[in-house]
Amino acid sequence: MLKVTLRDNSVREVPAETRITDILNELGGRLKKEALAAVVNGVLVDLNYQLTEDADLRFVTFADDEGEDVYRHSSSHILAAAVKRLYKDVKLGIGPAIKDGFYYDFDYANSFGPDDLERIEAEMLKIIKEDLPFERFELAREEAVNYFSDLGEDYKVELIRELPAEAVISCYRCGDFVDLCAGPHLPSTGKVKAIKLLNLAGAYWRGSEKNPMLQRIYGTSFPKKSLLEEYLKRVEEAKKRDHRKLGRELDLFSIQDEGPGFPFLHPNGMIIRNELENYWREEHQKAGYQEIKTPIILNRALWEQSGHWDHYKDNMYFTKIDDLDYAVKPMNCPGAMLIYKTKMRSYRDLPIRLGELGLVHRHELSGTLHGMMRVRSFTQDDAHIFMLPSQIKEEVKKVIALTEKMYQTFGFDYHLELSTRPENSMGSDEMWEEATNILREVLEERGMPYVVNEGDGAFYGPKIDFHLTDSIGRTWQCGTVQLDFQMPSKFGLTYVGEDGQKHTPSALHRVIYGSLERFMAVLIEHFAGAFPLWMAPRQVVVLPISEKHHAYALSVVERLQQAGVRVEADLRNEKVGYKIREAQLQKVPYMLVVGDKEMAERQVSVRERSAGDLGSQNLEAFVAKVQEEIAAKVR
RNA sequence: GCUGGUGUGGCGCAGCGGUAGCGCAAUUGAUUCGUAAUCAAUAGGUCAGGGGUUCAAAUCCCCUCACCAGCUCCA
Repeated sequence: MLKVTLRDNSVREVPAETRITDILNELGGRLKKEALAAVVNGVLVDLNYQLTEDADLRFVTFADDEGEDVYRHSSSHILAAAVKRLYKDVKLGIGPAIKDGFYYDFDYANSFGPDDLERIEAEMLKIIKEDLPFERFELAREEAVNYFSDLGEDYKVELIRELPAEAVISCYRCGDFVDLCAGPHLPSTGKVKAIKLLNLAGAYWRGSEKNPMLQRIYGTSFPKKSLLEEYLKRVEEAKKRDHRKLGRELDLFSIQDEGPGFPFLHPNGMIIRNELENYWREEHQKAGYQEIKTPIILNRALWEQSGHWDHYKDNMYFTKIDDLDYAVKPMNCPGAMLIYKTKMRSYRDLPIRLGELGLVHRHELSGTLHGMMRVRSFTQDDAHIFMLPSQIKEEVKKVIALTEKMYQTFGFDYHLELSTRPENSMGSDEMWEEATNILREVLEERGMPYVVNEGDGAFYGPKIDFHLTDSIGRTWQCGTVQLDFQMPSKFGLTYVGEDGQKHTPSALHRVIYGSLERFMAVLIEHFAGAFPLWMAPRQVVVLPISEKHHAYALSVVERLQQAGVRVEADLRNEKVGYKIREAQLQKVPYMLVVGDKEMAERQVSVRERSAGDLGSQNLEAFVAKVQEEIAAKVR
């Protein structure tokens, strides 16, 4: 007999080779209905799994991350089975569960269109109705290779060949469909209650553009129809926050055919941008930074010296001046290096923190452009910190602290990534190792969780990145701290040490917003266009009830303008309801309704965009309140 | 850059072989009104650009450009 310990610590005795489903049947209840898979001694397995030793047993439902994964993974097999039934000569790529759904990659000579998706979805519903069991079986390596080569599944064969020698090669059968798969899976296709194919896209085999492009079909599935509907609704809602849509509606910016990837900032957008810059200058001054500005175009020799010519050429724009080669800067670092070099520096001067709101241009591939999130010209809130090697750690910490402080002002959620040495990079392994270790130590000392992004560092050094999330959950790199042991020596930067000798300083490149354009985009989506008072393009709008209140309305505007508030009166010949609706759609934080009553007592009737009507108050009291809220940057 | 899709007045959409409509916005007039849309009239489009098929093209075909989703790449 085997001892099985359940989650509630109760222990059951069962004969060896008992299937988990049998235990589940005995337990009955809701769990019997909802269990999708199980965790046996820490390993995720099918419900069909047979116990061979004493076990800690935990059931997994859709509410668990593992359960959701199994559910979506099985859904992707249903997708592949349907495609195999409907189309001849399709080769299978991979089909994993992903956040909010699943996909499967196919190699097929003809291309799938939207009509195909409908056909495939219909076939999937059939397969679900057939309630086919998922059956696991294992093959020896050679058998597996033969099996899948006979089927013509070249990609699967490639995968099998690369599995480690000791790996168990498992397959799952679902009706006539067999797939190489580690599992586990749902007991049968009937468990899937709601499924929908979402879209179609190309994807390179194994993520490399050197490989053939497969056709990827995305979908999602849920154990209840209502959950699927909720999900689709959520996606719809999220689309309303899209910065490209809000950018147009709130008249913040535009991108036009005349300059793909080169955004135009409209007056409203410029207000937000300026507020961001003001706040940035304020904080950087407090943190001991000095501000510089370096040219946008610099000559070829400089870019050769910096290594950009060798390592970054494909992303750069070039021009000729008097027959000499020049490049438009893709980064601000060389400029900062040149300013450092303009005079002798003493160890007593270090650290020197040179900040620059620098406009850079990069030739990004056309397919990657995305509103203001991904553009070809953007302003980095850059800074280069030159310091003694002994100051590195402290400076990295300070940068991280400043980043966290500023992000907190906006209330962002973010995650951190540590990026290590890429291919095609400069410097020795020891240098990279040392630099990477310093960054890692800072993260660990601060107890900040992070993921390692292997091989994703800059060509001159490793980096810590701050990633922010957009309205539909995609993440975008914004802040970054990059350690650089290369540029200072390439540019011959020195400082005079205590010993009277020249030494090479260490350098840190860092941005906090990342790019003002991207940061603004994230900001728009984060607040769904309802910016905190301090950033709002129009902070207050005054709404007179009829023409006889216009003069008073204008006097209210004047008073607020004096107080430094961005305010306008809506004098159009419309009802208050109409003006309110308009101001509400424009997400103006405060609306002041003024009529006979307010005019008589120098009051304003305050309406806040989310709280609604707040009643009347003295104009002076309102002015004071608004000033306070702006100064405190209340979210 | 690659794969698939889309491109019709400022915005959101309909029309999908017989030469363009709707709603909102805009303009003008009337209305002078108390917390998310007052009524009426008017104006606005070489249907992304170029080429082709046809008696006839917004509609079918080809090329280019831009955008959207994803892949690759990045702040």
